[in-house]
Order: sequence, then structure tokens, then C-alpha cells
Amino acid sequence: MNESDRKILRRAGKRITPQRVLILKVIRESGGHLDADEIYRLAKQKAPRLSLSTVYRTINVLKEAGVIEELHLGEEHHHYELRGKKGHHHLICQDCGKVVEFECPFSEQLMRDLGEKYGFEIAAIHLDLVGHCAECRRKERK
Amino acid sequence: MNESDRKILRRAGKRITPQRVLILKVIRESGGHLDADEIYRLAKQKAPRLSLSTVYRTINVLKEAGVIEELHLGEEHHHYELRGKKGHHHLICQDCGKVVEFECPFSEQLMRDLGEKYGFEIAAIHLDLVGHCAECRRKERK
DNA sequence: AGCGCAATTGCGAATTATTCGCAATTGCGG
DNA sequence: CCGCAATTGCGAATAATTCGCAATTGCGCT
Repeated sequence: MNESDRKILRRAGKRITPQRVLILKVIRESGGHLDADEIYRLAKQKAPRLSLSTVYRTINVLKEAGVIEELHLGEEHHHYELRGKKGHHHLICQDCGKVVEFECPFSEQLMRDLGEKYGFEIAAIHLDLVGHCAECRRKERK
Repeated sequence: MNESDRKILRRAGKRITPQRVLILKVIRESGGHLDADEIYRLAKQKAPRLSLSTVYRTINVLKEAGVIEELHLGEEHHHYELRGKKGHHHLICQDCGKVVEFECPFSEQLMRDLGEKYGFEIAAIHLDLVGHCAECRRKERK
């Protein structure tokens, strides 16, 4: 956990606990988008007494503090990734579940303007393209 | 259920049952995006013996047949809407949960081209803007 | 119009994802 | 380094969704 993470949490009136430091480290080092159980299993290797409840509670704290974002990748549970990460939009393969990240090709500003038309102040943009990846299409054709 | 719905289901090897007709009618007439329980409650008024399992199973059939689409609007459960409906992108208020639908301002083609760069054949585009609606922002300021 | 049978339904129990209650522990301001 | 509210771990509770199975029913074939 870096200095700015600490500040963000403290500003939100949250304590810096070893569990929170560890969980955030796991998410950061994965580089991608883990689900709650993956975070739990990875973090438990370093802190065997860690509980799944704490993982869920920490996820909520980090989410509310704006440090991480919740993703809905088409499975029955959520995934999480660092907020502000580059390439935070997703190409999702319907067949194998593979996820490829890409940059938003449209300016943030464009989205903000769009939201404004409806009186919204935009906090996050989720753009997901669902389809079939090259590999699965090849298999499909046999 | 119109003629083309029937054809789609039959082509997928599915039977036309009164439950399926009813559930699709409920979704179509709502015009919006219901969750499984809302569909269940509305449909049950017409067919009191309808079971929630059947609603879930029908949702899956319709989803696989490409008639409806699953939405992730930030709550812990899913919502569903007719596929191909106009204005199928969403502005979601983080505070009150309100959902406003809007048109995709970018050409389908643009997204398809984007997917192609990664070898994907795009089947669906999900664009969600999460933020704060005018009303909630006003309340917030007191 | 009626038969046969696989697809579908309704029911309740099971599973999965997530949250909660509470006693024990611990971070941090003074 | 004290005190206490915030946090944790645990197991039980809840919410969303799926499953197993016996009873029912749509539909292709007469």
C-alpha cells in the first residue's frame, strides 16, 4: 500500500490494518481483476488466519473509498480492479470467459458531457464488449 | 409473444409454453429492465402456479436464444431487457439507483472494428455511466 | 383427434455469493 | 502506553440462483 492509499483511507476515517494492506497489495500485484475468493486465497497464503468476511468488508471499504472498482464480467460473482488503472474497459469472450483489457477510445469528456445532458455527474464509465474471441471462433468452426 | 419470437425459440429447439409466452410478454410490456423477482411477481398475477424456478429457467432460455439481455446495474442481482431495444445503454445513479436509458452515441461499427483489432467478433455492447443524478446532488448539498 | 415421449414445470432442497452478530483483538489519538 | 471505538475471525444468516425429481404437457407422427 502506497502513501496515497493510506491518505485516502485515513481521510475516510478508516484504520490501516495489516489485512487491508495485504488485500490491496494482492489486488495491485495481480494487475488484473480478481474475484473475492481469488483475493481470499492469495491473501490467505500470507496471512492464514484471514477470514473471507474480512475480504468482503475490505472490498467494500476500498470500493467506497474509490480505490477499487467492481466489475460485472458476466459471471455470477463480481470482480475487482484498481481504480484509475489504464485500459479499464473489457472485451469478454462469451465462450471461454477470457477478458482482454483495452483503452477507452472516447474521451472522458465526451461521456461527461453526455451525462450532463441528463443532469448526471459521471463518476465512472463501464464499457464492455461481449463477443467471441479468435480462438473460440476457430474451435467453433472445428 | 410475436411470430419472430416463436421462430427464434423453435429454431433453438425450444417449446412454446404458456409460461414462456407470459414471461416474455411481461418483459416486453414493462418496456424497461426488470429483475427476476419482479418478473415472477408480475407473471404470477396471471398464472398463480408459476414457479420462480421457471422464471429463472425461462430467462436463461431467452438469454441463450438472444431474445433478452442481462444487465448489471450495480445491485446484487441481475436485470433483464429485450435485446435490440433502442436506447439500451444506461446512466445509473449511485445514490438512489435510478436508471436512465440513452442511445449509443458511437456507431456500432466503431465498436466492431475495435473488437476486431483483438480478434473478437462483437455480439453485444454494454455501456454504463455511473454517477450522481441531479436530484441526489441537490439533496446532498442540502 | 390421439399417442408417445422428450422437454418442461412446480416444488422444495441445495448451492453459491455475500452479509451479519458478537466476543475478542488492535490501531491510533491523546 | 492507555482507552476505546474500529476491526477482525468465526460461524450462522440471508439473498440470488440452480438442481433433482416426479408429474405434466407440447408437438411430430400418424
